[in-house]
Amino acid sequence: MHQYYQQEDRQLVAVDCVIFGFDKGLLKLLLLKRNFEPGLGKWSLAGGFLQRKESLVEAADRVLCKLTGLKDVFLEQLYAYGNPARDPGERVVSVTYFALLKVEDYYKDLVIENGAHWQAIENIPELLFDHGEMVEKALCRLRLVAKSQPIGFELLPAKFTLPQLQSLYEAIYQKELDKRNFRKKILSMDLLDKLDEKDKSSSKKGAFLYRFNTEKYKELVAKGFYFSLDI
Amino acid sequence: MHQYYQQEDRQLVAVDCVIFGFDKGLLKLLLLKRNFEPGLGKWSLAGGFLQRKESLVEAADRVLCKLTGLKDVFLEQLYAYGNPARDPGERVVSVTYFALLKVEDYYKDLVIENGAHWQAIENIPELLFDHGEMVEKALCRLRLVAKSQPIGFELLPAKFTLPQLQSLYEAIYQKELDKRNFRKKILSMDLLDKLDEKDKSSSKKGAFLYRFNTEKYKELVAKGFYFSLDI
DNA sequence: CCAAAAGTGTTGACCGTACACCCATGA
DNA sequence: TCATGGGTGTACGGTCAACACTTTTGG
Repeated sequence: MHQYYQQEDRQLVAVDCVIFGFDKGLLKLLLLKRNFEPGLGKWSLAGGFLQRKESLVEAADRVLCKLTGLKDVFLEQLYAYGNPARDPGERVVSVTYFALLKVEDYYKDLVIENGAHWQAIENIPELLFDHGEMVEKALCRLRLVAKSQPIGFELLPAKFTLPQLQSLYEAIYQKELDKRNFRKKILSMDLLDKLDEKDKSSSKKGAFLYRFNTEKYKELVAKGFYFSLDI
Repeated sequence: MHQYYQQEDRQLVAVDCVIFGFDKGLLKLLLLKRNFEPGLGKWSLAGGFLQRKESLVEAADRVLCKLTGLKDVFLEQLYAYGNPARDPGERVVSVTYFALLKVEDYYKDLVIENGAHWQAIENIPELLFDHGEMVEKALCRLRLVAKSQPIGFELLPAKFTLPQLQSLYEAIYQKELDKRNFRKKILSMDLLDKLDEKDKSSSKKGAFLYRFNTEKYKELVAKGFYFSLDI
């Protein structure tokens, strides 16, 4: 390969992942204790350096997989941070991705093994470098995306109840929603299949379980359908 | 400064600018003929490499200024492209920015001096590398942003008529809009000051000139006001 | 039998859209 | 005087938000 651009500066490029999970009615963020300098001991996002032969999203996948063992998560690029002083160790350009995970039980162990921790978003500690800013932007994006895509289903188990789904949206928007209006909107999308089972873990009466119909969703998206879950 | 990250790969980082202008009722894109390999002779966006001591947006400002002589333009980060094969010369991560310019006359000369060219967006030629993809994404963003911000004013002279403003929005959305509804929406924002002058360059009757009230706009934004120009 | 959560409809307000005619003036 | 583009108002339909009571059942 020719060296066309020989005289130009080369930089470290990193990816940092803002990973949201939903557990027991709380929206949570995955944080790690940094175990090297600079910034040793601080809470930080899951990050790593871009390698020569991988794309940005591949790097994000690799970092995420290393940390949680998971592949095939909803992963979206957020923003590139390039302030020359943002990392005091060396100039690093960082591209952030955000991901939504179901916080399932086997997961928690995996995450704890890796020294990671799920922190409720109402109560995020001070973070490494500009990671706090990254989280702010990710929350804005999450709210925006949740409006135009039925995104909630990435954060819930395959079968879920409408009250569970509602409390997820309430966690994302940090406000209470009207039960009747919420159901009307969600069901009018016609993307949920009602099952014959009930979940009785949170009430005596029990709530019907639903399943997201991925085929219908793909079909509609292919037709250019645009969702607007104005909540 | 310590070398904390010594063993990591370093990469070329570029910025590419998607620059829109509005001229004679047409939305246009600024393109350059590439004058070096790889890709010599192809139409491309205005781009350059990130230097060690500047931030990403400073690099975009520098590139834009070098090309057009202008500072203080509306400049927003779009997306980072990191496919390892996107530039056949060497692996380059590119961060795109988009900018909106008033295409004023002294500009055209400047742009032509630099070998650049304003091309109507309905008729963009094949572009270098993944620049076509970048332009697609920028158009989507432009439409999105135009909905939530009175962005049009960046693309028009300080004094403009409502028919001019409307034809700009028609160019952005590529569809005709109803005159009465458009006026109603725009004027209901209460951000335009009607002047006593008329512009008679495009009709005998003449159209009243308006000026965008930046102070009112800043005030409203500071109060957290959210515009939704659903057009 | 009662506490606690699930489930269910209607109304009014607002907003977006569709639509047609008069006005001012330079040529 | 007429052709051209500028300017104006109303009525309909759909969507969002507010709101209260009944149902089920385990304890």
